[in-house]
Formats: sequence, structure tokens, C-alpha cells
Amino acid sequence: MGKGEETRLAVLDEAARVARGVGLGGLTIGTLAERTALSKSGLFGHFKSKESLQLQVLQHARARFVDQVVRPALGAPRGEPRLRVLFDGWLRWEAVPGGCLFVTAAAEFHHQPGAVRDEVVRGERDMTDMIMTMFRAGIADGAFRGDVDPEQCAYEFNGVLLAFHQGFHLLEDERSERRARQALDALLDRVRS
Amino acid sequence: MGKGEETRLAVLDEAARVARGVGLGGLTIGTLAERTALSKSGLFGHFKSKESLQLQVLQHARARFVDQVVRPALGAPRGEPRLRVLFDGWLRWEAVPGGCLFVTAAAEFHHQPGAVRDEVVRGERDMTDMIMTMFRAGIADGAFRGDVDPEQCAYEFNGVLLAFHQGFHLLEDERSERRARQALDALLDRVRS
DNA sequence: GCCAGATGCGAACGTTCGTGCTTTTCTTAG
DNA sequence: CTAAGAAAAGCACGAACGTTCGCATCTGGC
Repeated sequence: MGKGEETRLAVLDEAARVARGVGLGGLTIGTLAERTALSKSGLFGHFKSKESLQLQVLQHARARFVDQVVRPALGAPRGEPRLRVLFDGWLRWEAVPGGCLFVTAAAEFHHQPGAVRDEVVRGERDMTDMIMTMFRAGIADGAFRGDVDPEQCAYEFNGVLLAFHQGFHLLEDERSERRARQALDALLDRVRS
Repeated sequence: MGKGEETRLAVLDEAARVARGVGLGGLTIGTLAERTALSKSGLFGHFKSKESLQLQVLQHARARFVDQVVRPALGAPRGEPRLRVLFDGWLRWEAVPGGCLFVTAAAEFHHQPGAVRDEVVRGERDMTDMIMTMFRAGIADGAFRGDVDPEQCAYEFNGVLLAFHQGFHLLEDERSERRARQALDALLDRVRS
């Protein structure tokens, strides 16, 4: 890995950290340059535009998410165990200081057309599909009832995560994690055969 | 109502409309002035600072929310009917073009301390309390099981609303409303005695 | 150890931001 | 109808924004 790639990744790490707090739009080349001990133009050279920076931050964070949340889940047995490992990892991911970048970006860009929004949508769709697939596997294995709708399950799974995010970061309610786990339990109770 | 108050309210209406799309931070005095056919300084005179404008937009939207969502619900019988009317109105509120201002503002300010964040938190707390109270009433009336946790119910109720918002606005999934209703049904089934 | 190319810096650009003044125009009570 | 006060405009400010460009410095393959 050359020098350039090294600093590029360092910038993306810091950018993700900052953006978690202030959003991808609130991300600023000037302040990001200060935080990484680079000049504005030096930093800018690595990304040809601010939009490209935002896009790369999103992709960078997604790779991290796969590493920290998805991969561990795929190591667990299909069905309920895998869903629980996924949920666990996801809670940890969202509880990080500043919150989850995807949640912030989703709210920020839901009505701002462009490449950034497209990327956010793609990510959100992929996540929903992944959850749905895990529920579907549980159904195929007979662990979950045959008449449950995996897409509905993914929808509610996602809702719990969003409620957790709001409870934890906005309301600073330390009971948010327990509530989220309880909600997941209720959901799984409902679909177990 | 004098002339000043009249334009102030017109500005707040338009500001809420704009902020739904781009957030309270993305709200700009210049563009808002154009949209309301005022000069920047003329508009600025009504609010002594941008933060004050943001605060007033939030309070203005909250009053509208009470009118359009809360009051109709309070006209329905306690317990499940009232919760369903509330949910209905809330879905309509969130489905408005640009999305729900509170959801956007919550994501935007969850980690930006200040008066705006405080106001958002206060609003979110009040809403949660209201939902919780409605569940509690159902329990007291014997319509809901005695062993359900009203706070947990409010938590999950809120989660469904957030999932709806994301599905409807970000993913542009027209099935989001049906999914949300189904999720509420499941929740109510679980708590009904 | 050199040299081409990669990497980073400094300064400046045109805009837009929020915010103050001063002045003009409109509203409204008496 | 008029005079006082409210409302809006005009203009300007310093700062920060994303972006560009030319020049220095460093890195890495030979």
C-alpha cells in the first residue's frame, strides 16, 4: 500500500467519525483537513470533489460494517442464532459514539437526489435483503413458521434497530438496549414454529 | 393578528416545508427569503438568529402535529381505538412530501448539543410519553393484559413509525404503509387481553 | 543515488453563509 | 389624516465554503 492510499484511508476513517456526529453534509473539507493534519488542498487532491468524498466515506463505512457485523453473523448457524448474532453486532455498531452513519445519512439524504442518496438507498436495500434472507432460511429449515412473511420480519427488525438508535443517542436512555432485545425476542417468539 | 405576525407564520410554514427536505441545518436564510419573497434582512428581522428560527420552526411544526394528529386521537375512545386513530394520523403526517421534520431533525441533532437538540429531545419525549399513556389506559381498562410494559409498547410503536418513514421516503416502497399497519396489528395482538 | 511521478502545500478564486447597520416604506391607532 | 412605530429593504461585513493552480517536497523503482 503506497503512501497515498494510506493517508486516503486515514482521512476516510476520520471522515466517518466526524460524519457520524454532523452528517455527510455537515462534513467539511476544511475541518477534516485540520483533524488529519493536512492542508485543505492536500486533502482535496485525494478526492476530486466533495461528493466523491461522501461516496467514499459511505463505501468505507460499509466495508467496516461487513467486517464487524455481517461476517461474524455468517459464522453462526442459520436461522435464529444467526439473526441474534447479527442483532448483537448491529447494536454494538449503532452504539458507537456519534451513532450509525447510515441512519444519519438516510435521514439527511432521503429527499436530496444524487449519487449519495443512491448509494444510501443501495446500502439500505442490501441490509434489508440480508435480514430477509436470514428469516427465509429459518423458514426453509422449519425453525420458523411457514406462514410468516420474511419481508415483514425484516421490516420490523429494522424498526427495532431504528428505535434503539433514537433511544440510545437522542434520548440517551440506557434502557434502550434492553428494550431493543425485548422487542427482538417478541418478534422471534412470534415466528418460531 | 398584525402584519408582522402574519408574515412570521408564513415564513415558518415555508421553513418547515423546506426543512423537511434538507434538514434544519440545511435551512438557509437566503433561500428561505427568496421562497417567501422577502429580503434576507427583512426575514432576519423577525428572528434574531438562525437558532431562534430553527427553534420556532420546531415549535410551529409541533403545534401543527398536535392539531392534525394528537387532537383527533383524543376524540376516539381510550385504548386500542385511540391508538389506532393516533397511528393513522401519524402515518399521514409522516407521509407528507419531504418526510417528517422531527425524524429528520432527530437524526441531524442527536449529537449536536444546544437549544435545538434540547427542543427535539423534549418533543420526542413528549410523544413517547403520550403513546405510553395510551397503552397504560388500555391496561387500566382491562382491554390490554396486565403484564405488558407500556414503555416497551411505546418503544416498539415508535420503531414501527421509524421503519415506515424509512421505507416510504428513502426506499420509496409503496408497501411500507401496509407493512407498518401489519406491524401495529401484531403489537396490539400481543398486548390484547 | 538519481529521476520521474506521486504527494502535499500556500494562496487565491468566486460564492454563500449569518448577521449588523441605516434608510425607506407600510400599518395602524387616535 | 396624520404621526408614531412596525416592517421590510438595501448594503456591507467577515468568515467559511468547495475548488483550482502552480510550486515544493517526498517516495520508490531502477
